[in-house]
Amino acid sequence: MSIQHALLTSLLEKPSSGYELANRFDHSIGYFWQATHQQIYRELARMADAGWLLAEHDATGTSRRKKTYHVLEAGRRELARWIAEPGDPGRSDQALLIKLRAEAVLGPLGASQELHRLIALHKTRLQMYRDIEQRDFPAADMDHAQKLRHAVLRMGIKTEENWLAWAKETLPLME
Amino acid sequence: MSIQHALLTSLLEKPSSGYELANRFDHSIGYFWQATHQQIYRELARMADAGWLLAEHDATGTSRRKKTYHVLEAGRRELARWIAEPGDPGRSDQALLIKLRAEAVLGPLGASQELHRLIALHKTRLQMYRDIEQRDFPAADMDHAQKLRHAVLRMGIKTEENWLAWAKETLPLME
DNA sequence: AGTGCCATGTAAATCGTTACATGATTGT
DNA sequence: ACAATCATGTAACGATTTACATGGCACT
Repeated sequence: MSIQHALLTSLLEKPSSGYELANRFDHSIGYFWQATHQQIYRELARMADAGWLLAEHDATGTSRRKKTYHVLEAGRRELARWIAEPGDPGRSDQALLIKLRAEAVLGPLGASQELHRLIALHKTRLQMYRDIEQRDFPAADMDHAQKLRHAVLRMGIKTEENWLAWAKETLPLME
Repeated sequence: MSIQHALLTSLLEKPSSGYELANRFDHSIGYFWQATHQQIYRELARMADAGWLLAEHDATGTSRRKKTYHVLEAGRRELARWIAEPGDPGRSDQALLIKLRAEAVLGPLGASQELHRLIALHKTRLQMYRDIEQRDFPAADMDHAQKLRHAVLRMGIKTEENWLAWAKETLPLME
């Protein structure tokens, strides 16, 4: 849904062609988001239609295949709007990472509120997992099957703890 | 792709209707996988067609709406086959969790190999992130924008470290 | 009689994946 | 001349999401 915003951020960092973005997505942002080149070309075309991007045709000699996309003011506004927007739970963790990168280029625009919101959400979820752990997984007397199910829950707990530890580290960076 | 195997596992734990599964997916497995009821109904119908499931029509009085699905031998075989299968990178972390739950019901069928494979994969990825950190993010002299980009990378690093810590905890459970 | 939850489904629109296709540029 | 890589796109298919639709059952 917000592959567009990831692309906008990437283009703000450096104006590029679709091909370059497809390769760039193997680095940095691409560690969290993967996108095929068709997805990228489609979204670039749409954003150009919407007036968020300008396609600069590199007319080198006879051919003018390569297009370098630049973010226009409307694109900047859209990205700024999105940063402040709550974002749906489930994908908002990944979205926050893009929001941080976007703020690195655009300056502070409300991502810290998103961070606070997500901290509350993850604290609630962690507490819920811990309650389940206490209820369903006594320290002793677990058979093998139960230990396996416990391991699955442990992953959930550790993931939440880890996320919160990262948030604590990251919070001071955002005013 | 393997919403089917998540459903098979859930149905082995307890034969259920589509509606019950849709709600159950808000608990346990549903902490990691979310699926809409249409997805669930579609896959249940397919798996029943394929002979993996039997739909028991609860004919209470005049109406026979509710169907309780039971896993058939072919379904058990398919799940066993899938547990041993490598699984595509990207979704294989989540898949492993389902494989653990599946083995809790079916007994050991090769998930430990998957765990070893993923440990190697995560170690490689962690090393790559750490290399990037050393190359691009010196301990001192970072401006605000760079600190934000560093925070994004830190999330990647911490996620890998956390995953590996979990794997170390979990390894002894699997022969 | 009405509200809310149980229970299943169809249909349309959008998104994502895979395959196919084309041609330019760069280096050997 | 040839291969590799740069660069963009169309088409088909399948999956997912969202909206719509239906009706039973339980409780008050």
